[in-house]
Amino acid sequence: MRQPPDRRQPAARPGVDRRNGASLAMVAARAGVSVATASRVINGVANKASAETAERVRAAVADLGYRPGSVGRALRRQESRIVGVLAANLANPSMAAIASSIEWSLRGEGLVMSLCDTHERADVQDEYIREMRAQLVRAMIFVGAVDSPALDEVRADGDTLVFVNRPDPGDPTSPYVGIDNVAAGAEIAERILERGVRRIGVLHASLDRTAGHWRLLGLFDRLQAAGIDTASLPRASGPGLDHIVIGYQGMARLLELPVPPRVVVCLSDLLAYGAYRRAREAGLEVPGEVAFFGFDDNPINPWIADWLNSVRVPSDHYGPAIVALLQQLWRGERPPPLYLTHQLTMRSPRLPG
Amino acid sequence: MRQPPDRRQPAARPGVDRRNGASLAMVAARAGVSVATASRVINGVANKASAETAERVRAAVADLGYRPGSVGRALRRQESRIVGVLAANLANPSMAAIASSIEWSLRGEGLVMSLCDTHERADVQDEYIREMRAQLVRAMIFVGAVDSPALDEVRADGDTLVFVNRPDPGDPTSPYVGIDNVAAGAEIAERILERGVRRIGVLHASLDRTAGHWRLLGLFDRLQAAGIDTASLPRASGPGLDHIVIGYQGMARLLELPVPPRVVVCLSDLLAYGAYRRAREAGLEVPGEVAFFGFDDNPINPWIADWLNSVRVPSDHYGPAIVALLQQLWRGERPPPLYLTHQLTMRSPRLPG
DNA sequence: CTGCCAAGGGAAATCGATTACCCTCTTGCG
DNA sequence: CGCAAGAGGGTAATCGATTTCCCTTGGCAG
Repeated sequence: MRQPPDRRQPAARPGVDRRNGASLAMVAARAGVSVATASRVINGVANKASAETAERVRAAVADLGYRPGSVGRALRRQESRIVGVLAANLANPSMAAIASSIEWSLRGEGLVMSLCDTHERADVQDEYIREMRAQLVRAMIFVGAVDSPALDEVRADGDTLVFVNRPDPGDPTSPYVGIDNVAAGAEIAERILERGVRRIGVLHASLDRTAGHWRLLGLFDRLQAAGIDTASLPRASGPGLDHIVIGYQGMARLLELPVPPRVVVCLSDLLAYGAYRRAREAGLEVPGEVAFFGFDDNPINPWIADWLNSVRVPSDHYGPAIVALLQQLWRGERPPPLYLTHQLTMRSPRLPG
Repeated sequence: MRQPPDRRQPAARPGVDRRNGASLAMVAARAGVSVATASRVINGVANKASAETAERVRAAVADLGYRPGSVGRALRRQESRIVGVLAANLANPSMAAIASSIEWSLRGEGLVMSLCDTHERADVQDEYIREMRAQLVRAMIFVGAVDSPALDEVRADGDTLVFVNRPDPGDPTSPYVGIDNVAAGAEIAERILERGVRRIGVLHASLDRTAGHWRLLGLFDRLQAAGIDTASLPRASGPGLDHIVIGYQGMARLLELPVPPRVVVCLSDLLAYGAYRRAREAGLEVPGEVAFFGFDDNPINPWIADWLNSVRVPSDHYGPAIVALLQQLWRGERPPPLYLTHQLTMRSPRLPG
């Protein structure tokens, strides 16, 4: 970590001249005990040191400002204190917020987060999975996983995996934390139906195994139950990861229809932002002439996007929920999917149409 | 990493029964060479293996799907492939975007990001600094550092440190990457002055050694040069980290003044969002009756906040710039501050007042 | 023919912490 | 009194990869 790497001259005596603070050997030497005893005191192994010895070791630790090196420990235990978090798209503020929540909760457990952005690409995800494995991570958390060979490997090997917001594409029974996307979609349908609106449109990005897929399922199921032919509802989408642009372009297509929708359900807030812009450019009043529904409920919505009805994803609850799930997994349990409570905030309760 | 930790029964033969894929010993055995030779082939040490031997080793690597374990390597080299990124506040989308850019660039170098959120707290930052050190990180990148004892230690020890967007609070000559906040502040002043506006207000969060401090400096310097008494300009601030709320409350106070400002300079976009909301609640037209300036230029601004003039911080350029700086530092150079180009986007060119 | 150097490659030390195994005392109990 | 159990603590193996010494062989110049 220092600038002149200079590894030519290893330290003669144990730990002396170490760059990285004190080593266990130094602590042991200072306390006049063996490294074994020092290690046991530090790790609180009972019946292995007299009160007086333990005190000497603790004093040495304090004097030297010793902190156990994570690397040596990880090598011996074949397990580090790192938890890998693989997010599909950090540019999405919703995923960033979840990552932040995870980080904070892991810290409370003495764990460290290593954060990766897979950009929704299987090859990148695989590269990261292998690297996390090489780091002997204690668990891997996928905030939006994609199907990939290495994912199959680690699943088969019994590694501790948690899938957030998007179920394991390869095994629906894998541990899951997130909102109930199907129920949330149905809830939007409910709000629309009870207001009698029928000119409904949908905007989405890729639906391939994403949360959007389930959101749409819930929405359509409920609409269909009310006698609406969902197959004929106008929909628009687009390629890429930039939801805002997809929303803008998709809305443009919806507006070209002979009978444009009056209520547009966007499967993410970002899509709604882009769509909003397009609607305004078309001279439409929002939410007077066209209203929007979104998902995630970005915290800025109440401040500068009060036209957007959105399903609040409780980012802050993800970290604690995931940590709780991890602990169950480490105890050997096989916990059921953990659904966090979402809430649909109606900022424009009166819908046009 | 697996569920039954079960370390009681160590593998009898080297690497057999390993949970984590192949080890170097297995590769060496399969290729019929020593681990030393295998290691040298894998690391491309010249003149240490015949072409034929090298080929056998590479074949064994491919057969076994071997990947070097990062932990063993880190222990031996006293340096891991991890780079610690300590961000002051991940809830700020601007910092999250920078972290994302850093992550992507580090990946290009075969490095891994470990991301921490210090919440602007010295004690949390210290805890993370020590943990990163225990991980033998190759460098630490501070996206908004606060003054703290452990920071002084690592600086004194010559660890590789990079300060992003906020200079090292303890040593202004430490490596820096970010926009020129002073110049950006001055640029806003320039735009305001050339339109003849004099009823100027300022909203900011804590200024203590933050980027805001320098932004304000540049703004005031330029205003003062134009004969404006900056000391008497209305300003508002508030405690905490939630810039939106601070902006909302601060704007409330500005609007209570006998002569409320017509142009409000917010030292971050989030402050402007909160202030916008308050202005609208007061029945003011934005930007007709009161206009706003912000910093960071959140990517959503052009879509749903077209009333906001903002200084674009080129998040995407941070990663490459930081990696370039790191490489200079690792070569032993002492690079000067690296200023990224910012750009003030005027979305409401006509200012009220 | 001798000495030297380079190429090729192996044995073993090393990084730091954990832990199995062993040894030595006490102490308590039959 | 004898002996088992447990407290207290040291020695050394171990995790996986890197790297320092070595050793051997050939080739080539002197």
